Amino acid sequence: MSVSTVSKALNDNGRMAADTRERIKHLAAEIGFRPNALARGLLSNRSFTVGLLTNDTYGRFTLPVMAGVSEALVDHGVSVFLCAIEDDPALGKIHVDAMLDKQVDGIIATGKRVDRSLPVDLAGLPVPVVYAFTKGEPGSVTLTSDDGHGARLAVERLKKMGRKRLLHITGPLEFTSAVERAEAFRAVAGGGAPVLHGVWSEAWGHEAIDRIWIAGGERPDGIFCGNDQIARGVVDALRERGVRVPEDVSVIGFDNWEIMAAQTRPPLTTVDMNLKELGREAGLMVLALAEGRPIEPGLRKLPCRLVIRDSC
Amino acid sequence: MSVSTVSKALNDNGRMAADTRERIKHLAAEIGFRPNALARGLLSNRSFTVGLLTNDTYGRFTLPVMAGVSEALVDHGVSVFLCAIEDDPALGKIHVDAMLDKQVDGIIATGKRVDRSLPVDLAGLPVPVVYAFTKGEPGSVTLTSDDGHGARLAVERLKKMGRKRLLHITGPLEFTSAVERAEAFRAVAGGGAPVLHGVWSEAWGHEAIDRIWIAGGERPDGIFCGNDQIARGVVDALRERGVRVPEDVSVIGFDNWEIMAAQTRPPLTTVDMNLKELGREAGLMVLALAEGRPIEPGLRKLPCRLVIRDSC
DNA sequence: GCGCGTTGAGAAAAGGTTTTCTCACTCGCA
DNA sequence: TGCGAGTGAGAAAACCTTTTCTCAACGCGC
Repeated sequence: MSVSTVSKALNDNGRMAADTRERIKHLAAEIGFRPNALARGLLSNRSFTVGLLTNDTYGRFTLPVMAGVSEALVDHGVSVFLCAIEDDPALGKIHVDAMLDKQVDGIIATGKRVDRSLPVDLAGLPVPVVYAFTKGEPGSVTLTSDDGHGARLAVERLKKMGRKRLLHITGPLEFTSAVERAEAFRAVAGGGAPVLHGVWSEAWGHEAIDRIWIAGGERPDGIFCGNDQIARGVVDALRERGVRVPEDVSVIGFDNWEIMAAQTRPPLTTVDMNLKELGREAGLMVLALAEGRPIEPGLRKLPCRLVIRDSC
Repeated sequence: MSVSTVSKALNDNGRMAADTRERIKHLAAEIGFRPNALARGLLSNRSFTVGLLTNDTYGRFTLPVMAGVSEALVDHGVSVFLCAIEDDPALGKIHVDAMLDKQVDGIIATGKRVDRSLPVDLAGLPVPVVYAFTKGEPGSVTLTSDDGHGARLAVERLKKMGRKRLLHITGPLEFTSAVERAEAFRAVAGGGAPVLHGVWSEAWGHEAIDRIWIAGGERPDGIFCGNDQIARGVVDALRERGVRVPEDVSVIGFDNWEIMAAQTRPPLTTVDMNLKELGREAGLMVLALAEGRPIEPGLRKLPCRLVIRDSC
């Protein structure tokens, strides 16, 4: 029984008697034969491996993205190298070099904010690169969540609940996502609707509410928050002031960060960016590129989804 | 210039004229030559790759462990496959098979609780396995945090702050970590010190405080919580009742889950399980095993660390 | 001057798989 | 019976490195 015959049998390749093929397959299964992926990759120039590069070590963004990538690729026999590079260019280079040495079929770059690049240059690499939830090179394949869409979903929901005096409390102006969400908020809520920019923290949500209630002007009855942490601060501050959520004021957050949104009292209605889906798409795209199938370059924005809980 | 000469030059192997070696190295650097790790692995039977298996997709435990593993191994040129298998045995088998096909040098299993195994059998694999923060087979190499030690650190701190009436609010009795922490709590605080078991949530922390304050018996002045979520619920409930933290009551949490502990008002003093360090150790151990260096099997418990913030 | 020892470089094999090519055998048809 | 077509199986090359072995040349000492 020659090596080549076995190989052909197992891969349904070449001409051979059906029973020989069956016999070989049966025997192979019996002794638990597993082809060596290294040898296979050496020949085919495919390692069935992709690298996932992130600077969001502890973040809640990368994790769902990773899960999606892994889920999409496992069906194609592709495994994922995870490389957390913090914000260290040297570490980034080391990891990219290691991935190239290991002949990854492609690289997916992801991060913690969509308007910053990773601290490592991925242009001109000999393998395809897809950017997911991080800033890509011009002319690259990039996937992002559609922040404007998410914000519109939220504001439309507030209006549908009959809320008239809408307010947006969000993060710093340096963040593109804050700006895009705020623009969509104004577009739907009306140009005069107030927007408060601060930091992405619970404390800021608290402070914003304190400020408004102390100022004593017109008080909002519908608040759209830039993320779930701010929303939590808002909800807590309202409760402490005796304002009922959602009876007196409806609140909607952003991120659907489960552990935060579900533990808030009441649980938060919030916008989910579908990051897992984003990861899945990114995985399929890098796979397509690796297999030589063309992917139109450019920025793709994936729609968001409103998760209804009790705060609105 | 033959292939073998180049190989020897680049690996500082074999006999050759020093200037030839230098010239080759220089040239190689110039054209950016990088040896193919697949071919190298085929020959050496080392892929410089390890698999990290986890069922804690979204968890805060796996992430620091991963970071530690990756950090320890990158120095040795080893990359990490991350495989999130949820609790699906079929998915687990697929990922393990994929890792074996890719000739990983070893596997690290990790998870979300130390007293449950992954839904996949890793015994009898042809590669070394290290268990980190998950239950290992008998006779395996297993690393865990020392819950008892962490609890002692916390209680000793409470006592040092002059607290006399200590209380422990923690998770369900089915969790070994809850039991071990409770035992250590009783050992240091005194056998009669009360322990309340509930679930691992903010709501439970809240409820426990409500219950005690309503009951109207002796009230605690030092509370050690089983995790940071419970601690947060406790701190919030105390504040809502007008009890000052840390002036009237000191509170200590467990996990040092940054985003939760730091955002609590006041920020939580809490026990850190040093999971990153645990991951680093696991990485070095699996590497040692892969290289044939022996590692004494058995359960190793790594010490915890108290992170002082404002709540105590 | 010759031989031996040393030094430097290249040839060859090995690692496991896939693919193409070749060859032998069989069967059918003339 | 002989020839051609078709079928099945194996041989060989290729992928890229590393390592061991071989061989040639040179220098030094006797």
